[in-house]
Amino acid sequence: MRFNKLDLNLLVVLDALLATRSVSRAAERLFLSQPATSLALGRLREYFDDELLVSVGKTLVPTPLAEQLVKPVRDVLLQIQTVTRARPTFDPATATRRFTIESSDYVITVLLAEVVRRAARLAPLMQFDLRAISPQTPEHLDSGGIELLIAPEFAVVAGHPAEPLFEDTFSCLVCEAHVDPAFELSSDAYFDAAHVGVEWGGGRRITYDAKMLSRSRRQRRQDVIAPNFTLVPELLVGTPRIATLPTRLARHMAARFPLRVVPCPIALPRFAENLQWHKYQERDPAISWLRELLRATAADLPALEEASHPPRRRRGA
DNA sequence: CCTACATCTTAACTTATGCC
DNA sequence: GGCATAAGTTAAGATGTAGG
Repeated sequence: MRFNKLDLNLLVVLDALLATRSVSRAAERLFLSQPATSLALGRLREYFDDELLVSVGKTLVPTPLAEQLVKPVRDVLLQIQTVTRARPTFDPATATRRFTIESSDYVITVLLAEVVRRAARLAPLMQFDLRAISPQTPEHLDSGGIELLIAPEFAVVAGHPAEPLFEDTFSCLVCEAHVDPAFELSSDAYFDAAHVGVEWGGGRRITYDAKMLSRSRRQRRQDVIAPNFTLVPELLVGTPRIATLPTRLARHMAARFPLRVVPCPIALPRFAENLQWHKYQERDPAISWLRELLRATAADLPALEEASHPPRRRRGA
């Protein structure tokens, strides 16, 4: 089949070649033999009248034209996928799709665990691949490698639709054994204490709350950095350390470990976790259904206000 | 400088498909 | 049915790198 004299199958090969920068690995990905892929590259070279990939030592390096083609080719294939995969009717009860969602483990804990529980009832054959946000997350979304991304404002990927999913505030979490029942955290005590930080976004050495705290001039001493939120309780229990965490997560942990949630003595902004999807998958009924499930689950999250600011002991009230 | 290894290219042959 | 063409496979050759 030809489209303007181009065999469209060659675009699939080109996409794999540009992604892998290797004939052998592209062949593997395409379930073709390596020679067949090499021949396809030959035909692509003839069509574009360009070497596309040139051998530099052991690797293949894309020419400037090939560099220019990477994104448009990927986009075109994604659009084709959307058109061909879309079904006018989407039936969750029989749908067998697998969705890949990237988010922090905080979002998995407070939201996605419940989303997956609900999905198991509504769409028993649906599968979920939950992954951690990483420095490659923008490429993952761009290339269609993931269906959804849930991220705070500063990690939202430009060029794709996004909407706020739920809000949260920051609270502090301390070991119950190290505080008396009337304990209130003062600002001075906060800055004097040792803190547990959470490295956020895979190797970026940025702690989540530090992003929010950056406007404060005072420095905290983070004597432990955890690789994810889930490990924070292990690093708090039995120590005088403090962790500054999203309130919903802090409450979740306080319900499972001997930990207490206390109001944060410094003003940290309220923040939102945002839902993102690929611009070409806007109309994919399965993804629309999943987005709706996420919205509904987020809407059912317990209200923040009442418990986040525990009733102040007002005299005479 | 040679060898081992990985990877790309080429040649020869096979298989599938479309057309008369 | 028979041919032409396209596209795949296997096998062998060519090329480049790393390491002794």
